[in-house]
Amino acid sequence: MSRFQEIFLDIESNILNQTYKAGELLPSENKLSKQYNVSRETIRKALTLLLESGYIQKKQGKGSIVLDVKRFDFPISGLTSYKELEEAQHINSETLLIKNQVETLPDQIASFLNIPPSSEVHAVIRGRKVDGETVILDKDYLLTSVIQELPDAEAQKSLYNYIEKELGLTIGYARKEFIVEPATKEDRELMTLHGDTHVVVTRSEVHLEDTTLFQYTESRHRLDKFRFVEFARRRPPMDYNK
Amino acid sequence: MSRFQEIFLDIESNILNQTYKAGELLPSENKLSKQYNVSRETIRKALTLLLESGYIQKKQGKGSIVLDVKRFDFPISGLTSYKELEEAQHINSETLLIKNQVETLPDQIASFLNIPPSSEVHAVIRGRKVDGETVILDKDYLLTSVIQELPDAEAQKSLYNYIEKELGLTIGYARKEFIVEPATKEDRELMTLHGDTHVVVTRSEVHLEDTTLFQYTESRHRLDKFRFVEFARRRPPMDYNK
DNA sequence: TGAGATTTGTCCGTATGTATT
DNA sequence: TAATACATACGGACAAATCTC
Repeated sequence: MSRFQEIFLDIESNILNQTYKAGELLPSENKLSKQYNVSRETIRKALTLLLESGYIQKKQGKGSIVLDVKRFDFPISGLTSYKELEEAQHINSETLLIKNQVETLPDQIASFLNIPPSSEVHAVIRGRKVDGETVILDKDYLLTSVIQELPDAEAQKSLYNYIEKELGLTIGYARKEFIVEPATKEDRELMTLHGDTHVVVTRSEVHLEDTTLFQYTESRHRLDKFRFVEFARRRPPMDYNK
Repeated sequence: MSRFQEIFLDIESNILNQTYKAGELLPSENKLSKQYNVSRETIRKALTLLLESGYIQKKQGKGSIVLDVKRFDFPISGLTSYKELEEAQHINSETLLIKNQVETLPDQIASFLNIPPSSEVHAVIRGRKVDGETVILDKDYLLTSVIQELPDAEAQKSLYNYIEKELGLTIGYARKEFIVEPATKEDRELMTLHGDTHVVVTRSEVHLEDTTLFQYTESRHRLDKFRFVEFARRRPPMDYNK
């Protein structure tokens, strides 16, 4: 791991364990560079990561203020897998593997993704059961051209773990969309909906680091079990007239 | 504006107008640094902004690949105001100013924000009307200690415009939460709900650049009018055991 | 009010390492 | 193997904002 990432993790843990308390200033960049025995530029890269993660706010002429990160739960954004979330939030849940077979990608999704129709995919459907009720339905399509084999045992555990640890592929980025849709017949059959008329649907296309598309995911949440938290920084409004 | 921001905007517009096409490589960092007559570090800062905005993907040893940004609508994330969104997406809508008066902040919200109870705020309620139906209800509380005056005419237009342009304050960051809640009596009275039982609620606390909290916002959307798009990069899973 | 010290923002040039082709 | 391209790191310089005395 690079030096600035190590320093980021070190300062992060010092914020989380309150060595640096909310509202206080971090040591100045010059002090930190002496303390860690690196150049100021290296410190600044570490601080940039802290800034983007919502841990600090920087102010020219003043310093880096530690924000109050404790009051919020762990952020859910940033391409984190369900398995990781489960561990982070100490949720006790059970995964039901409902389907895992090779099919051709439905035309509708192929055209949405802008790839050739009848591409071959692993179609995986899993239910997430909390307190005896199925509250989330995950539907995944993984291109067989990228992922050759997908054993049931791995699908039952964590797709991301299998892809990154077992296959050695690196996930790069995703585009996600959140909308609310009427519940389908399949939703009512596979989930515990208590008569809800709608579900929250998140759709995402996931790419590897080299930009190849390899996965399309649809995650369907019961209304009362959905929550999304975001940290956002203000950017100057874009000029759309150009 | 700083040089790397100018270069970011320039390359951004070249991607949007397809001078640099999706799937192609940008000129190398060395070439760009000669082209713009700046050091490579300055180019790298501009490319970092492009990376974070989802315009490019960088690959060591290869180059910077232009991503296909056209297929998605404009991203809605990143603290953009309704007024700006409206312009960006060419939506024709009307704003109804339903309330704008000075009150004490409700205890419930004060404790959520972790600030003294009975703080004085401007309480603003606005409806967003599209095609004759009120589909969004915005409830804003702005601390009078930061915002002294709030004329009706400004509340009718854009709060952010008034705060940034008129008052010269700089908005820094916000924490946002998205959940689905049962519609309240007020929702049914003020919005056109067609019998919907739920609404999407986004709650956010907005801070100035110097970290002072100044606004709490609750935006209530009719289910079929809510859509949120995010660009996410993979980060290594955090180690929560430390 | 003002001058000086401190701190972050920006930019430059150089060097070395790593990945790709 | 060699050339190319990005990743990381160092140190220096000056500007701009803030704080203190």
